[in-house]
Amino acid sequence: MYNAHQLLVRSLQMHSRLAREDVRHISSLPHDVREFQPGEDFIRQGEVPKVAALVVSGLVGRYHLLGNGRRQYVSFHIAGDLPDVQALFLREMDHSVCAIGPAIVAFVPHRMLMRAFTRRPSLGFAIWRETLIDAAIFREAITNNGARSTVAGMAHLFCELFYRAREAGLNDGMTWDFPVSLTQLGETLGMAIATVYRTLQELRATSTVDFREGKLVIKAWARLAKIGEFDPGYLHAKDPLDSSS
Amino acid sequence: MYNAHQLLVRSLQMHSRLAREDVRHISSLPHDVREFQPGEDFIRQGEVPKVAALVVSGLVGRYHLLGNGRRQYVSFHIAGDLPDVQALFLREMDHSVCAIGPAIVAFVPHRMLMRAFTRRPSLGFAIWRETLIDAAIFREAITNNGARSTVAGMAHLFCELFYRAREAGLNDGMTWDFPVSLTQLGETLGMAIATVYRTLQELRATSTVDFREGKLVIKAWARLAKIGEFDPGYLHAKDPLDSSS
DNA sequence: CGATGCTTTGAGGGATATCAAGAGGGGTGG
DNA sequence: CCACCCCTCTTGATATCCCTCAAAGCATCG
Repeated sequence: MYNAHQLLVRSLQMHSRLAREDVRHISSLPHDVREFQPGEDFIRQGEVPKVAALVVSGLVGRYHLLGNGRRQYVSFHIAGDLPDVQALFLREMDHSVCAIGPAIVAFVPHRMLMRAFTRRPSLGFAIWRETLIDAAIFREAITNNGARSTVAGMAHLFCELFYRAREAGLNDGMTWDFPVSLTQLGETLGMAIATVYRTLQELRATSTVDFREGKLVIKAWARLAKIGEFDPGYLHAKDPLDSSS
Repeated sequence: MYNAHQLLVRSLQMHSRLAREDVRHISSLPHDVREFQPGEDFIRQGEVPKVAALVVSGLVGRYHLLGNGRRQYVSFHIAGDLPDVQALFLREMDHSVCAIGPAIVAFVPHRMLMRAFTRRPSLGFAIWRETLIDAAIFREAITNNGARSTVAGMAHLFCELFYRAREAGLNDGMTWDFPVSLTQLGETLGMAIATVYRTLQELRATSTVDFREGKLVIKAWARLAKIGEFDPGYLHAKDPLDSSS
């Protein structure tokens, strides 16, 4: 699973049909691979990247930094994701990207991607679609932070991430490595840490899910999905997890 | 300003360079124009559109509908915006789109857009960029609902919309038509209506902005931007409003 | 002119932020 | 190898913000 090209192909095939020619172009993309420690930034708000990141393994997060030093995570990304492709077209980063757990990331020059898109429009469309799914994930996060209760919001986040990890084949049965701290969870869901903890307790009490020591364990998927009002449609993937299990 | 083609060209030129050939392709796009009353949906969650909407005039909003009937607006769109282009690549809508005030909307068949993209990749890139700016707007809304105070969140929303309207040349000096109800503002910012009203009063007290009867009046842009921590970088436009005014 | 929907305002209670402090674990340096 | 430190998790107490409920004022519209 450590071949960046294969990873990207598999990830795009989650939602898009790739022609053999597309795959060939992906396979010819040059890239550097680097490793990052938890908490380490690899792109900062305000920078103008010349390369696009592909998560090869581990977990990374995108976040806004506010005036008062407060942090708001806007999304998390797993192997196969492209957490900053938008910089291909937007130049200046409006947010930072950091490793959450230890992470391996491949960097592909923008020039090469653009060239591939021009030659293979269908490849560009696949990555465009990827960015559109990201946008759908953002929309869902708006709703999470605006309209859902703390319990539902947390349940929804757990569902989404578990589902995406499952899709990417990164789960160990019903458990998944999710190395965030409670503080980071709070910075994602807009809760104070004490509230995160109490909400977590409340969720544990439902026996649908457990999260501790960086491990997410799903115990009753269907009920958890119900609590979080999670409907995976917005992820636009082939369903890896039947809602009735 | 009622020519849909010109409108789209101008809107894309806000952030992208279009070749004469791109403009020609836009000008040849067939489209239907329809008018909608406030509150009227024109695309619903779950549908699979075959046409893409272009706002010609008025205001439209995208929103999630929750299980309990609650509504969460995720974004607003003005003349020149494409509030559902993502459906080109995502098939099923994960949200609905409705008119907020009276709105005129042009509909362009997906097929025609796709054909234009294949012939003119640069035109596709321009619209891709548009969707990426949308995503940046979503990210900002996550932060608004998660990390900012009620006052800052409302100020930020006002700044963003006023700024975008200004960009599009839709303002009358320092006032802009923004025909939302307080209820809808609440469904955008994740506040109860009483809180919306009190937050509004608080903002009025700063003499930086007023909003009543569907009109947004900016009285002190720089101070308002400061209250809302508004930095327009994420909109990726040529600056239509100097922050020192 | 009654009905409807939006705005305005008050009162009260509940949820969550804030503050505080202890427990546990892992790493570091003496 | 032990002691200390730091970081995260855990928990309690308190304060405050905001939601909910309620109702009146006002405009629009049939």
